[in-house]
Amino acid sequence: MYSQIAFPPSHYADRTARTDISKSFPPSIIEDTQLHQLVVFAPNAEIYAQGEPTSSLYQVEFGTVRIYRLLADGRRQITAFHVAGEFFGFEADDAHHFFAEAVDRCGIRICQRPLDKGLASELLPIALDALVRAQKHLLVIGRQCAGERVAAFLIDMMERQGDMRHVELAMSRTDIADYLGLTIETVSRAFTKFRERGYIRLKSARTIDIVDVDALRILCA
Amino acid sequence: MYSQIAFPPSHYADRTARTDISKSFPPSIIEDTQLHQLVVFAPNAEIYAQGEPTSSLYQVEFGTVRIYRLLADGRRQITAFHVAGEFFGFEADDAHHFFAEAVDRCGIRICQRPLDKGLASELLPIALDALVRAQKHLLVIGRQCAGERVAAFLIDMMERQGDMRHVELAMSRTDIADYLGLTIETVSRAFTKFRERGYIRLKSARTIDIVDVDALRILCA
DNA sequence: CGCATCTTTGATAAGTCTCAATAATCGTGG
DNA sequence: CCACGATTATTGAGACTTATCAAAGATGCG
Repeated sequence: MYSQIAFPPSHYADRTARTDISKSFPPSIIEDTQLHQLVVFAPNAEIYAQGEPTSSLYQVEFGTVRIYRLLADGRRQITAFHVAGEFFGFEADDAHHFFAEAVDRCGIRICQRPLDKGLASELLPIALDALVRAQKHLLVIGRQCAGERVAAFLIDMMERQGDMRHVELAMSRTDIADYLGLTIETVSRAFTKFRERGYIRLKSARTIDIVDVDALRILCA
Repeated sequence: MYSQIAFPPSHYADRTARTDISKSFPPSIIEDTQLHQLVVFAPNAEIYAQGEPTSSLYQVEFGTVRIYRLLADGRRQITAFHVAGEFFGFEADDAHHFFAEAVDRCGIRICQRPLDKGLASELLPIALDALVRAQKHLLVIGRQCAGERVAAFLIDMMERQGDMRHVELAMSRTDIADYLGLTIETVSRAFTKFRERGYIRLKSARTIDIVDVDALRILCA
């Protein structure tokens, strides 16, 4: 009798292992005052690791950051990408619950302000916004099929870049797959399908012209 | 040529439609002061709807609450369950982004405190905790298979009920499925598998004895 | 006790993953 | 500037997991 219920796959480590940062340069500190540092990270450099003590609030100056968690066997879920202007890295207790890495070369403002009531009231709307984003992403991952997920991702990136006719993706197909709970092959096939249907044009794998925004919007409901 | 990429299914409305609350009783107000109301909701009663103006902070006194979002075709994703003591319903802007419903009969303390700096510093850790929970759930839904998801759900419910040998589930298989991004059939088969393997005993569909916690823990990594 | 609802089980279909190979791109050094 | 190797992306075929459809069984409420 075949029960139809699968149990954990043997391993995934080859496909979604944590980025090897051995080749990346150490971050360089550009500015340094009592409360602020502007630090530049090379592509794939680690900003902080899960379990590290929380010390700071981070703000993206330029570039893109990925926040993720891992399973013991190497399966990875990227929970968020952050772009210029956005905050991340604040936690309720004294240890980071996630990893943060630079996707491309990026500048991060690291802020050491003590968590007083003033900061709390500034942080609360940011935290609530992050919560809404995460919960909306749960709907995408939990209830939408591959094509819908990729469409939702493209729409989101377009809106964050403020241009509904063109998108520049900082991240690889692997990052997109780990953000959407898919494999790189499935993500790639969705892009191909969009191209075949005339929704997008791929100037290169990461440089995309949007031909039919409405089609993408309808797709992700 | 078959592209391997699926597009949205025709409809799901029959399976995961929003709960029909036409039969439920109006909520009854038990206590009422300037800042506090204790309101009792019947099973499946709506606490607030997506789009409604936010007015309050909610705390569960007893019972279980589900928070969810819908797609246009009725697909539903439950983003969180809340049990006694937990807060929910605070939002960054002036409209609710989600629906909240009573799973079983439950008492909700509705609080009208103005959002000042004092409240913000109380709320921030709660919001951050909710954010961490949502992001951890993203990993479960995005990267774990059916058996792992159900195991993770059981472990979570056990820990929240403070008893590692027994769980009482307030919610139906439909709710569990919509929380885990599965179908009720798949959830049911996972329970059956756990029973066959001797991990759990089902006294009824919602009354569960845990025989082998470690097996469940290992399963969800 | 009976009916509606919820849950389980089975058979089949559909969607995504896996494995494999090819193609394109990027960075580096000649 | 081109050649080369390494990385990244695309495409194809087949396997596997979960969804769908259908029906039977259990549970709970009036």
